[in-house]
Amino acid sequence: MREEDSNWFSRWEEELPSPEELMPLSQTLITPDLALAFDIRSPNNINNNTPTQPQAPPQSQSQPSPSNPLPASATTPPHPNSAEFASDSTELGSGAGGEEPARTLKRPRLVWTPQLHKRFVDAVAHLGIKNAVPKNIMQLMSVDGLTRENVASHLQKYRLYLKRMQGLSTGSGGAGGGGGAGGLAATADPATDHLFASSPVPPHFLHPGRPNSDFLPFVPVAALQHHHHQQQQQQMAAVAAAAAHPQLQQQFHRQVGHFGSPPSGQFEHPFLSRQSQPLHRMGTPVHNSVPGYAEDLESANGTGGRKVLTLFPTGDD
DNA sequence: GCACCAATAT
DNA sequence: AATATTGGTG
Repeated sequence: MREEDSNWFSRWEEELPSPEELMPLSQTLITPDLALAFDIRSPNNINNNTPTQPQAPPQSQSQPSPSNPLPASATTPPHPNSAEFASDSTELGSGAGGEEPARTLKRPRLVWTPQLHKRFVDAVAHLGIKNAVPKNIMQLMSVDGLTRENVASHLQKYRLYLKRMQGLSTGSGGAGGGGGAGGLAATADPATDHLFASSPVPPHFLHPGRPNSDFLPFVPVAALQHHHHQQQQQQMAAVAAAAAHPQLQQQFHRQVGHFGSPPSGQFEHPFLSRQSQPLHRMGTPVHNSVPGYAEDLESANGTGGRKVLTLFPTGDD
């Protein structure tokens, strides 16, 4: 199926994720050491949320990145939102006291915040079903620290979600269930898909049977990222979450699922993360409000033995 | 060998 | 339940 790409080129930029919807997010998956360096303190204090707009320490990412060709956008210094992470060495009983683990470290589970997911959806939407494959999505998202596997995993689930939606709304019949209604929010069943319901699903997603406007055979962005460091698997990921909009008041709530880690407060600095696109552009629209999200996530991390550290913005207005 | 996807594991 | 990891395949 070749689509007429005669003019896709001229339109690509229009279709690209540049607009307000995409940018307002600041993507930041920062490395553990960085996070630690910032302020990961005893779990005691984790709740010290600053009442006043917490402007993360301007410690932006100065990385020895050999190549960081990103054209800086003039007006927007990348706000390094404070995102943080936890890392830790799992159980490991044997020995190694904690000091060489750098090599065998596993990254904490990535937490898909509504923001991240939004970015994901937008990327997929702009890529078109055909090209929406993990690698492309990952590149378009330009979220630092995000791996292809992260995206692939999420994509898999997202596809299931879409299928489910299709089945319910198209069949008209009812499916017995419940109520669907569709189309819009009405996530009748709360427990069905928390995250997915948080971002609007582009219409054409639901009926792939009709090639609508899906083109963009290629992904222009991030083509510059070439490195042979594929081993970055050991890096840890962090979750980004804070969108800093001066206009709205936001609160950062940070949760640390810290668990075993060395109480000594020491850490090592394994790798660095790369930077991604310095997007800018503030937006107008903020139509995404999910009531009580933050609290919900709480249960996700927590306890148990998991080590998930996540920080998310309370998107409530 | 890489990337995708579906299945499976944690 | 949400992510990660693995296995089969193009």
